[in-house]
Parts: sequence; structure tokens; C-alpha cells
Amino acid sequence: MGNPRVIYWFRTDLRLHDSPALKAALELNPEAFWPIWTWDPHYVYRARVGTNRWQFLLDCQNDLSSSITKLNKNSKLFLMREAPQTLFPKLFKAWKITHLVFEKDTDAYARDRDAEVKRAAEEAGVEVIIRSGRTLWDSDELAKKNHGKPTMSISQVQAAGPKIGKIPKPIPAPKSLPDPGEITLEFEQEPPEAKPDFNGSSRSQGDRSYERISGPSGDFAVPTMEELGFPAATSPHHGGETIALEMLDKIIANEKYTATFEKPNTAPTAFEPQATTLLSPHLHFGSLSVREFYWRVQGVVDNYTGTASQPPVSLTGQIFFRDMYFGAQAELGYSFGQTLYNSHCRFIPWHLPSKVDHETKLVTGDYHIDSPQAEEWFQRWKYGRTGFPWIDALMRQLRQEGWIHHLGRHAVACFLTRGGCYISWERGAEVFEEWLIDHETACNAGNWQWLSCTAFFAQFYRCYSPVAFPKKWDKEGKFVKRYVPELNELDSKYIYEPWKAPIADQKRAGVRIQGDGKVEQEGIYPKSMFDFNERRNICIDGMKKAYKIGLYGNDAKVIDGTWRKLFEGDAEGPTEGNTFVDAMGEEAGDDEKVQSDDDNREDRNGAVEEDERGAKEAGGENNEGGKRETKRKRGQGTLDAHVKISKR
DNA sequence: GGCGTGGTTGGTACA
DNA sequence: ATGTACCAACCACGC
Repeated sequence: MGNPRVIYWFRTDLRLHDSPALKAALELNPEAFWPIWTWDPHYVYRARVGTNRWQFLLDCQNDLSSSITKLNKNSKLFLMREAPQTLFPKLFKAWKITHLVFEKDTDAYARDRDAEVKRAAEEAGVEVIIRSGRTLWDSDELAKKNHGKPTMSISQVQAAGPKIGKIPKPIPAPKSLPDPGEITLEFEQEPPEAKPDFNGSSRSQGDRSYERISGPSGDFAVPTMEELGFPAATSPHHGGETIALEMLDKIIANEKYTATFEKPNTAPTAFEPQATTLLSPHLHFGSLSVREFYWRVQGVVDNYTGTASQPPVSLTGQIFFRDMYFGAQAELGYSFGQTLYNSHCRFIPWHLPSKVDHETKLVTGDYHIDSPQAEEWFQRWKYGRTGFPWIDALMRQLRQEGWIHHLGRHAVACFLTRGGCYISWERGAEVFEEWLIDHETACNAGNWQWLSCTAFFAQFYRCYSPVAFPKKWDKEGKFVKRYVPELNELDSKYIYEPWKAPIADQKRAGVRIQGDGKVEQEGIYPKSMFDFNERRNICIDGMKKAYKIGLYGNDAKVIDGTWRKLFEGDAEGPTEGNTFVDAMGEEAGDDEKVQSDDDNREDRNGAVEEDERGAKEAGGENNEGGKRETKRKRGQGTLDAHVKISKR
């Protein structure tokens, strides 16, 4: 074998600093070195990616490409527009490749894809080098050290992680890069499977993603939004390693902030500047190394003279949660992203459940509209027209900017699922997947399960109030007024409950609180779509019952649909289900098609109301509960326990 | 195996 | 205004 001819395949690691895989590639001392990105149709068409995240990705690629060129004027990030599975076998031959190097990706789809590429490499006699670099600890190792089980609590991470070893110290960025070899393309492009296009609805012009392997100009350049068919992004947040490292520098320079950060004490209502670091999208795209972040923060903490905060609430603790979700995903695979077939996700008979293909055991991306009322609530939630200004402000910020504070995510997630609409967490996760610039499959699925009390967290009677909770952070309602400007002039005392404002106040503020929020109208803000406290109680009753029944996503009864019998008479269970035979089945027949909110649906009126009478006593059964009541008298919350202990 | 304790980030009533 | 007790009863963990 001659000298190494190496392809470095960038994917989850759009950076030069602290990249174990890049280091391994350069240690081969290559005679030719191609830094490439393959434009995978799976991401282009089958992942939900909104324009803000597209732009962020392009930012990262452009920054990386120019950083590569700074190290070697003959090199850059070469964008190859074809699926890696079909492209690599051709490249291996055409470029006489000896090594393929990339960072390990433990996402379920990525594992399948990489296994296929690896097989092709072996067939072509190409050595594949894979290094873990996306998390503090290798996610497979983490699960292994957690007795081979998915990491489902932060204490498991804190116990299992150190068993692997110390968190690796960051590796400096390379000072030079070898020349790329000649780039020949003496082969045909395999056209992508462009249907279905999950992002079709946001494309405003022709999609030229796959015009040629080397792009429209034939120069392997990073695409533009126009090429991809997208309108301009609206987010103020920008990608790229350069920006990420500058942001980190700024945070680190503020020693007190860095050392005393406590997530639960950061305001979800803060804007310009936000209360948290906003580094999450950079961690997602790898424009910031998670270990770089960890050790820079730890350095400040170690030298801090005051009392530093501790994991899990501290800045480093935030990263432990990320590793926890990656460790759970590493074990559970595809099932971690859905309820069905997920052994660790509780089954709750939510509205709008996912359709599932029982052959592949995967969700299809579509869902059942078991309740027109729930579908209406879902659309109003998604587009920020629930009539609860706190929820609407957050959802509008999310759509516009691609980022909202972690506690804001809690608030909208609780509201959609167990603390309001009783709609499947999977619906919410899909919206976040599309709109978040920091969307990380593992963290998104994990956090939605957390908030919906289907995994990780169980205290379902703790519900975020859309009124009391934001009041605690922002009495004036400045945050709401920024993102729901039609309420700008409204007296702050009504800002979280505008339906309570007297007509005179509404007039003075130039806004009328009326209507059902289905269509946007100048000078109108909708009435709240339900009585929150009423819904909260109904939801808690439903959760109680579902917990008592105790099914999980992989239970036979959940898979074959017989779970239904267990929930008969339940307020938020399948009360509508009498006419809805196969809630989880592959083809339930004549569901409505999922509609965009822009459709004008005139005639939804009488037929819509949901049967909520069944709320009567869903979980409040009999006397058996009474016996146990006398047994357990302690305060139920951590805080209470602390208070009691310290008082004694 | 039963028990006690704790759980990243709640809400409400009342002093 | 701020602090405290309670709400209704979950799971995970450790001994």
C-alpha cells in the first residue's frame, strides 16, 4: 500500500478544535486529504428541518470551509451532493482512497448509514477509522458501564461516566492540513429519492439541492438557501466555529456567571441577552466541542473563590443531561424517538397519536386525528394562537428565532401534553424538530418524554401554569409584549390573562380579546382556548389512571390496540375511541389529513366538542387509596423535604 | 424487600 | 412582600 489517501467525512463535527477523529486522520500523515461533506437525502428530505436550522448549518459549513482554506489554500470543505451510501464506493475507486475517517454518530439512522458505508469500505479495501467525539463520554461505553442499560437518570450518568475514565482534555486545532488529491468525478450521480419531502412546504422556489454532485457552479461550494429552494432565515442566531469560540470566550470571561450558573434560576423571559449561553446549536453541529466547553467551564469553577454551583444545575451539569439522553438513545435506538416499541416510555392514551408501521416498528411521520378538538388545539399551540400569551409568545419566538429558553420549552411542552391539551408528546417533538436550531434527536426525544412524564420524570401533578409561572419571572410581561406585540399596550396586570381585561382596557390598548384564534386578524388577540385549571385537573386524572394501568410502549396491549379496554370510561382516554377503532394501527382508514393552519376550515363547529364529562372520577377510585394515605404523610417535593430536615 | 429519602427548575393558600 | 406548609401520592435509589 502506498501513502495514505484519506477522506475526512465531516458530519456532527463542524470544527477544527478538539476533534479526536480529525486528529486520528492527520496522524496517518496523508499524502492526500479530502475534507468532505455528503449531502445526505435523508437529512435533506426526511428530517424536519426549518429554514433557520438550514441557515445555521450553512453558516457552520462556510466557516469551517474558510478555516480549512486558511490552513491550506488548496483545500476547503468539499460538498458532495449525493447520498453517502452510494457516493463512497465510487469515490473509493476514483480517488484511490486508503482510509475513511469520521466522528462516531450514535443516532439510530446514522448507525445504519455508517454500517452500510463501512461495509462498502471493507469491500473496497479501505480502512475505516471512527472516533468518539460528540459527547463527554462515548455513549455506547456509558450505557455499557450503566450495566448495559439506557441511562435514565442523571445519577446513573454520574456513576457510569467516571467508570469509563476522566473526561478527555480538548485537543488543539491542527496548524496545517495536507493538500487534497485531484478531484475527479468520472461517474454518474445517483439521483436522490426526493419523495416524500418533509420540508417541501417551506421551499418557496425550485429545489436545486442535487443539480450536480459538485453543485450548480461545479466547485463543491457550500449551497445557498436559494439553491435549496428556501426563503431567507429569520433567526438572529448564527452558526460557525469562529462565532462559537468567541461566544465561549465571553462566557468564560464572566467568572461569576460561569461558576455560579444554576439552570433553574435563569429567567426564561430574558431576551437581549438571554439568560443561558445559547451554545446548544453549536454543540449540535459540533461547531463547539462539548469537552472544550466542559473543561473551560471547569477551569473557572476550580479557580473560583466563592461558592460554585454543582451538577446537575451547574453549567457542566447541563452537559451531563445531554450525555444522559445520548446514552439512552444509544441503547434504545429508533424506539427512543417514539412511544410505540419503546420499552422505557410509558403509554398514555394521548390525543393525536403517531401512525406506526408495524413491519418496521417505526412511526410513519403521520398521525391519527382522533379528536378534531385536539387537532385544533394543536394547530393553535403550534402557531402561537392559544390565547395564553405566555405560551403564544414562546411558540412565536421559537418559530421566528429557532431558540427558546429551556424553561420556556418546559412550559409549552407541559401545556401541550399532560398539563393542558393531553396531546401526544410526539406531535410537540416534531414541531421542535422542525423549528429548533439546536434540535438534537436524543435530547429532543428525551426532554419531551421528561416533560410529558413518560420517562425520566414522573411528578405529573406538577404543572406549569401559563399564568403563575411567567409572573414569577416577568411581572411586567415584557417578554410577552415583545413576541405578541398586539398586547403591547395592554395593562401588565392582564398580560398573562388578557381575557380578563375589561372592554375599556382592551379599547385603550387597541386590541380586542375575541374569537377562536383560527385566523390571524389585525387588532384581535384570541380568547384562551380553554379554562386552564379545568384542563389541568382533567389531565392529572388521566395521568393518574394511565400510571396506575402502567403500560409501556413495548407492551403487547399497546401494540395490538387492546390497551383501549383498560381505559374505558376515562376522561381523556379513548372516549372518542368508540368510533376510532385502531388508534395505533397502521391504516386506520378515514382520518382527516393533517392540515396546515392556513387552511380555512369553515365548518368546524357542532361536531367538534369533546366528551369531557367522563372526567367525573377517572382516578379517584374507592378506598384502597385511603388506606395508603395515612401511611405516607411526608411532603412530596424535594424542596419540602429539605425544608423539613433543616428545620429539625 | 421494605422503607426512607431525594428528585435540575410547580402551584396555592396563608401567615 | 417573602417564607412556609401543604397539595396527593409519582419514580428511583440506596441501605
